[in-house]
Amino acid sequence: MSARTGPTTGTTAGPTTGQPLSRRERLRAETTREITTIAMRQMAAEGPGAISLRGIAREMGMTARAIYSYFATRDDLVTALVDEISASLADALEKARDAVPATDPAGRLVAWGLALREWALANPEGFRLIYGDPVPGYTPPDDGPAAEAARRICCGLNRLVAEVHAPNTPVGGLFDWSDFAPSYLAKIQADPLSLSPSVVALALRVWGRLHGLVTLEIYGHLRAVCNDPATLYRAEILGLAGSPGTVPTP
Amino acid sequence: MSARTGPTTGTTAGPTTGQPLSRRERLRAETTREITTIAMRQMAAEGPGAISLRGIAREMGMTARAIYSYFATRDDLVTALVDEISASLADALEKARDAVPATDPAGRLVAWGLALREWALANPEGFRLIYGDPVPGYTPPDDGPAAEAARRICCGLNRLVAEVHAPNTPVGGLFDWSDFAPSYLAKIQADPLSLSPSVVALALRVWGRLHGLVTLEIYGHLRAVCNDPATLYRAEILGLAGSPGTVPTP
DNA sequence: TGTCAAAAGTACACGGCGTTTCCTCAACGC
DNA sequence: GCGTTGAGGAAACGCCGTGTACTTTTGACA
Repeated sequence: MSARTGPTTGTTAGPTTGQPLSRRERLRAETTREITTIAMRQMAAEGPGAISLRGIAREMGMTARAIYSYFATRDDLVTALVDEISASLADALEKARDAVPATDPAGRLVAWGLALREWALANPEGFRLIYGDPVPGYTPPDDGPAAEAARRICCGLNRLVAEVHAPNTPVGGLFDWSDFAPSYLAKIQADPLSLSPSVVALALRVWGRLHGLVTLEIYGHLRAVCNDPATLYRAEILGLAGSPGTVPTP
Repeated sequence: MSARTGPTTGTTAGPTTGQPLSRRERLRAETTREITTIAMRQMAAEGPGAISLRGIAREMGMTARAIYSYFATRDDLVTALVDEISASLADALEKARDAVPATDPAGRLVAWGLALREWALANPEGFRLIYGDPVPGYTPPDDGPAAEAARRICCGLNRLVAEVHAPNTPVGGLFDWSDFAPSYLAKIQADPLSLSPSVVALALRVWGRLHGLVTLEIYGHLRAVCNDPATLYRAEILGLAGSPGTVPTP
């Protein structure tokens, strides 16, 4: 029912047939694009909480009502933004990783980590939208493109860490498969590369390290302290690519 | 001028003399306390963005106007909350640290780190208020009790890291005093313990590691993955207390 | 070219928020 | 006791937001 009466969720393209887009559908896609673009700009300017259908409509020179032809509710719009931004992050990370030949696993991990910070600095509000406080009153769906992107990011890091560190690497603390969430295990074990619990735990710790410095920087807590967060971050990430957790001596 | 005409900022106590509080001032202090308590509860229930004078007044069975006798604007109320929460965190960290004898520097660092996570889990919305997205439309003052608490936290960690690791410990990356913000240096160098740039950089990296895992957990990104974040966190923190960045083998 | 459905405009209901103005009233200090 | 002071209520102002009937325009297609 909703698929017929309600507006589409924006990026779901085209008619049921596989024909090329008609003029109408092209216009629709363009307008949808414009809406999300402006929403991104609003978010970048005043934070995720500032996303509002009325504000977008004002900036587009349209009536608020018009937006409802494209997104049934504000939450649908936010979901579309989260989906797009999440995919953008996952793409950026995979692209950076793949720019380093597979014969250099440590280099791939370093590239992945550096790309995380660079993406976050280039899209600070996107980073906040994904990892920070959600928009007030918004509850994300627990599946959909955003969840898929989160899976790509998580599993991607798992593989990188697994390739850098030998299986059964001691990582401090004893971990068992039962330490992880079942739904996560299902995704992990679909991965062709066999992972050990220790490596998965290490990957989470690596994620935490990178996420911590990036978060501190994005939220401005490093700015008051450190002139050059990049050097700090690089020191941390180079430590990760060596033996597990070890900081190489200069 | 404002000190006479405007309402007080809440916790500034008493008359100019040192006399015991009068009945009026006692009632005032109690009401102020009730306001901040309810604000905390509101924040805990629906996030920092949900703090509203009207909501507090509703819950207190008063009109919105009454609040203005205690806090001139909503931002003043938020500032009072941030100040209180920041001090609470700094207190908790120092208390945990001091519960371990000074002869065990590594143990003190571990206690500090564990206390950080425990405080955050006990006060998740307080953690968000300090380290996450600020309340929409709120800009914190760059001095005051909150800044002082931030200084206590940062410098406290510096000292702990310095005590655990020998001076001039290689930490990966070459750091110089010029890599840090001048205002931060002024505070650091007032510290009796002499610190090296490398140690300060290492302390920031340690902060990032702890902050990363805690943030991921508080914002729910670890929950979908890991059954037992405590074990993960403990593994990370025990690694910190050993040689710099090294993960001890089990 | 005419019919139909989608898109967009108009107007509005409903609620929230911070803040202010005016006024009442009880408590305090003398 | 009594003027003064501060706490607090009532109501309003102005702004913002989401979402909803109803109506007009406009593109698609026969």
